Amino acid sequence: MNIYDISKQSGVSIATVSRVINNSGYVAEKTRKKVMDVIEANSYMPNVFAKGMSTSSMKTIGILTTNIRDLYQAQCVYYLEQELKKYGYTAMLCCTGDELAAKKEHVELLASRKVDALIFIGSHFVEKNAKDNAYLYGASNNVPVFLLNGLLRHDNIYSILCDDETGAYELTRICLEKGAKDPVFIASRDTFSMRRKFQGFLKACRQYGIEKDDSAFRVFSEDPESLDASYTLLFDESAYDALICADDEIAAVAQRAARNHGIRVPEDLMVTGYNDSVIATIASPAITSLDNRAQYMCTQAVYGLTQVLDGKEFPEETMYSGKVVERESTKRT
Amino acid sequence: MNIYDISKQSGVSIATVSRVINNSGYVAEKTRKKVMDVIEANSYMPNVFAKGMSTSSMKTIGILTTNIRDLYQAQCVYYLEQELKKYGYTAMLCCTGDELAAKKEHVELLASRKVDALIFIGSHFVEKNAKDNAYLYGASNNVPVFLLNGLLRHDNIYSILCDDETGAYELTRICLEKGAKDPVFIASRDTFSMRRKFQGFLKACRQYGIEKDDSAFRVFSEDPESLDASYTLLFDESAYDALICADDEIAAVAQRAARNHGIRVPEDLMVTGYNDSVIATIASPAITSLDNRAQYMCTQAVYGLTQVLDGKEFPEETMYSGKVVERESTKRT
DNA sequence: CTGAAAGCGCTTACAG
DNA sequence: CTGAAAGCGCTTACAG
Repeated sequence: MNIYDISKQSGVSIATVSRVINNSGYVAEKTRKKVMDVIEANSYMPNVFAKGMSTSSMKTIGILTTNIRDLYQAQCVYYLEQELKKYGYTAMLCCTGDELAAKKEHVELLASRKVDALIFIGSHFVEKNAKDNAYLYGASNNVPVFLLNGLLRHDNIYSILCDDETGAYELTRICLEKGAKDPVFIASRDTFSMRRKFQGFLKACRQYGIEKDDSAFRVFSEDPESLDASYTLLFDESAYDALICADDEIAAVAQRAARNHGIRVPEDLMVTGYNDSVIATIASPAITSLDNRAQYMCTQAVYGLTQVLDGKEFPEETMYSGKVVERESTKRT
Repeated sequence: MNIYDISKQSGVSIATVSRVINNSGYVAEKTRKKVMDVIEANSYMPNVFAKGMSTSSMKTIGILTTNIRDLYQAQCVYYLEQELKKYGYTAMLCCTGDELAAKKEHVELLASRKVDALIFIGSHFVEKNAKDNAYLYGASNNVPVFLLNGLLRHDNIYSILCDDETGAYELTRICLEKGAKDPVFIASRDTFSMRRKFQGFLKACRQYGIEKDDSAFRVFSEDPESLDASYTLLFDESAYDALICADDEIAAVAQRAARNHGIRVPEDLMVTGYNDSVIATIASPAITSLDNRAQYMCTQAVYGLTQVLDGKEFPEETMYSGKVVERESTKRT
């Protein structure tokens, strides 16, 4: 069943059938109804490939994530897909991992699939070495690029991100206000976004007259074996009384490591996470975290995308504030 | 840049260019090289739409998940995407939610996008009411359907699943062997797959001479507010000494509820999860769980899919065994 | 308001 | 081993 069949059965030309399908141009109400009836009777669906061939679009958006198993990234994919379908778009998903080469390959793959736009989830795509971001600029030459939780200034690249510096600042401030004197910052990777959080951490420390430098930025791998050793070293090194963690998972693991070392949370040690995921809720004690409003971010991205694809304006940069969610891990009375 | 440009620049017909691109038919080595050089010099990529139009395929697979935010489902998506790209396929992702109507819509959406096959993640797609599975049968008329953790007998539907009955049986047996006398089974939904786990639970109980009936099957909603009340009721009702939970998340929450009621895990109450996710590892005490080998399942599914799309044989049903991972939540000495 | 016709960029029998 | 040509199923100026 194709447009010719519909044309024959309804006694009009294929041009007219096309017009009623796409609601384009003028079609007499009578004609439209006649055609619609035939279409419905046959539950006809236009062939996407043919349509794509003439319009150069299949209404498909490429979503790139370094790791969909990460709760935060999965959440973003969820919200993005949710929004995209409202506008008739379909999501093509790529999990790239952290290797630059793989990221490039996936961008090319999606380009070859002729997606209408690209959405990158997470700061993991913005490389520390500025030159390594060329692949993003390259991508933006073909299609609009949306960067979630990342910031890059370039034509056709749109960045939408939570103000993580302020977020981390507030989490740190809460601990300091409750009496912590010696906080430390823990991340699993050294990225642009982590550095921004660390800036917030430093700012709060400065404000409370606590001297901290780059040595307070710790990168602990996610490998479970080396992790134990890392924490042993950390706790031996100094009696830290607050762990500002770059995400909830790190916080949960850190909290457990502390307990294994006989350190009580929050009595001896306060712990904060980031992203406000289920892990923060489920952990015990439940972990104070920062809700960075992933849903808002994703909704904005998809809205922006429809605007840009419509040839309308959209700000190149959107930064919005997150929200602290206090829980037991920082409750000290 | 299209196939005509390549044809002109290399001085051969478009038919020959097409043959070298697709490695089809006979092409003289000399000709092939000449054409390849031109293709690479221009970094030419065939237009997918045109290709799709003539071959009726874009090498795209539809993946359906009810909820990508669920750790287990996210994990499956990860492994599936990983495998699919090895074979040159791209993943189109749909998050359907639990409503039957939405599931149907998404199946149609993917059909309209002309995907080559459909992969359904999780038993959430196999409805309890047999009639409601018609949409799956319908889908299988157009493309091969792969059902992960679900079982449905129908032409062009391939089921791949872990033996959850035995899995739940073994988890229950561990608790009983360690002295539990009064276990109860907790799920968040009443699905086909949950029922299979429950059968395993009952089997273990019978074997240990413990009488249990349908009243031992509890469905607790995921809504945090009603949840607290549910657990209060549960713990008031009887001094259960083992909670066999249908997944790790439920187990983690149950464990916390127990602690809030002054019940110690594992001393007073043993707890088991399912899926062996990070949550089981991170929880404290760490939770005994069942590794249902999601990666194996996904690898099999993608392999099966390539076989079927190649016109080869693949078993309609594959059931494999899971693996118990014992942790602190059942450690009683 | 409607239709004839060109064009989108491939693949694939078929002929040679 | 290679090429001419039909065909895939749409959209969209253009003419009327």
